Parts: sequence; structure tokens; C-alpha cells
Amino acid sequence: MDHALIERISKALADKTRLLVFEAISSCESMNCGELVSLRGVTPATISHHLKILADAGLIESKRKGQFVYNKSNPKTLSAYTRALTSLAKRKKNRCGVVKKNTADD
Amino acid sequence: MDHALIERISKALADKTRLLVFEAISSCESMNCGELVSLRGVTPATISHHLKILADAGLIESKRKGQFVYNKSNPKTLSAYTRALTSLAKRKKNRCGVVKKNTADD
DNA sequence: TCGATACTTAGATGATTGTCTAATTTAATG
DNA sequence: CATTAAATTAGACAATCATCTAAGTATCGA
Repeated sequence: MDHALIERISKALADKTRLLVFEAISSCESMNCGELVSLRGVTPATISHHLKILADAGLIESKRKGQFVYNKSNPKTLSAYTRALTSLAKRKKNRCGVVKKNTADD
Repeated sequence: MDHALIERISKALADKTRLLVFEAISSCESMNCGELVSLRGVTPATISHHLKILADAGLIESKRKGQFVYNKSNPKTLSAYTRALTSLAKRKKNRCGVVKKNTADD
């Protein structure tokens, strides 16, 4: 997972309302927009906006069935994200100011 | 870890420059502001600003030693964060409109 | 003490973002 | 077809944010 995607997922998780929406969706088989609206005093337009951001990050998937849109979580994205972060934060060798002590010109 | 802290850490990780800075700091024993400046064409003021956000999120710790400020990563915060996210995204029982299908006996 | 180096703070600015209302699309149903 | 319900889109607005420059603080070395 590259930095751009890590950044996008982090952004998706960086808002109070989206965290709540994501948690609610994850806790269930699926949830539709209307159910999420009542979850937090916010309009359908706002929920729809947040669902798009979560979907663009790959954290959820949405599928229309007739009048309703069913949103379900995609657990693979979250686990890939946490793995990517862990690996990004891992100490590497041969970097920083350490480098080799032998100067090139000798 | 509560939602407010998850949100703060997510925000800290939701910027290209900060991701790079955090990765660089994590990769080493420690790094100072000047080293980070050259990492990405950005001014010392900007790096200082980002370091504060990372520190406020608990992702790094900074300590002045004479002229320099040594920044090192705090791996505990990241691992607590990934654990909190995983738990937040875990399916729960007895919620939503899930209602069990009455398939138990038919 | 003076000047240089390392970093931080303050203030400004353009960009992004979260939310709303209003209008639009999509689909079920009388 | 008309109506109603569900959801999205468009446009606006205030708030937050990333970055810069300029000025300030801290520390070292001469």
C-alpha cells in the first residue's frame, strides 16, 4: 500500500462523524443511509457525502437494492491499512545519518 | 482508546508530509528538525508545525538537547491505534436491525 | 558578549473540508 | 402517470489546515 492510499484512508478515519458511521456499518451486516442518519443528528446529504469518502477509501462498499443502498464494511482494507502503518513505522537499517563512515574521497 | 483520540491520530496521519516525517523518524533512532527539512522541500517552520501535531497525537516524542531537538517515535501509540481501529471495526452482536432470522426451528 | 545555528511562534493566505438547503435521480406503489 | 420515499448532487458558507515569511527564543562557540 503506497503513501497516497494510506493518506486517503487516514483522512477517511479522521472525522468524528465518519468514525461513528464506519463503526456502525462494521457492527452490522449492513446499514442504509436512512439508518445512519438517525445515528447522529445530521442530514442525509451529509451522510451520503461521508459514505462516499469511506467508499473511496475502500473501507466500505455500497450496493443499491431497489430504493435502498446497503453499505457494508470491507474489513480487508482496514487490516491492510494497519499492516501498512506498522511496516511504515518499522525501524529500517542503513538510513538516517548513520550511513557508512568511510568517506568517498579517501 | 476513545473516539476523540482515534480521530486525532488519524488526522495526524492524514497528511503526505507528516507521513513522510513520521516514517523518517521511525526509521531511525532519532531525527532533528533540520534533517527533516531537507527530506521534503519545506521550511523549518512547517516541519516544526507538523512535529507538534505528531507529538500531540502521541506518535512521537521530542526532547531538546542543547541546540538540537531530537524526535523519536513512540511505537506504543501506533500499536494502540491499530488495535483500537480493529476493535472498532469488529462486528458486534445484538445491534442494528439485524434481528435474527427465525431459522432456528424451521 | 557577539554572532551564528536550530528551532518555534505569530500572522497571513489560499486550499480543503464538514455541513446545510435545495434540487435532482431512482425506484416502489397507489 | 402521480406521488412518495430514499439517496445523491450542486452550490454555498464557515471552519480548519498546510504552508509561507518574518520575528522571536534558545544554545553554542569564539
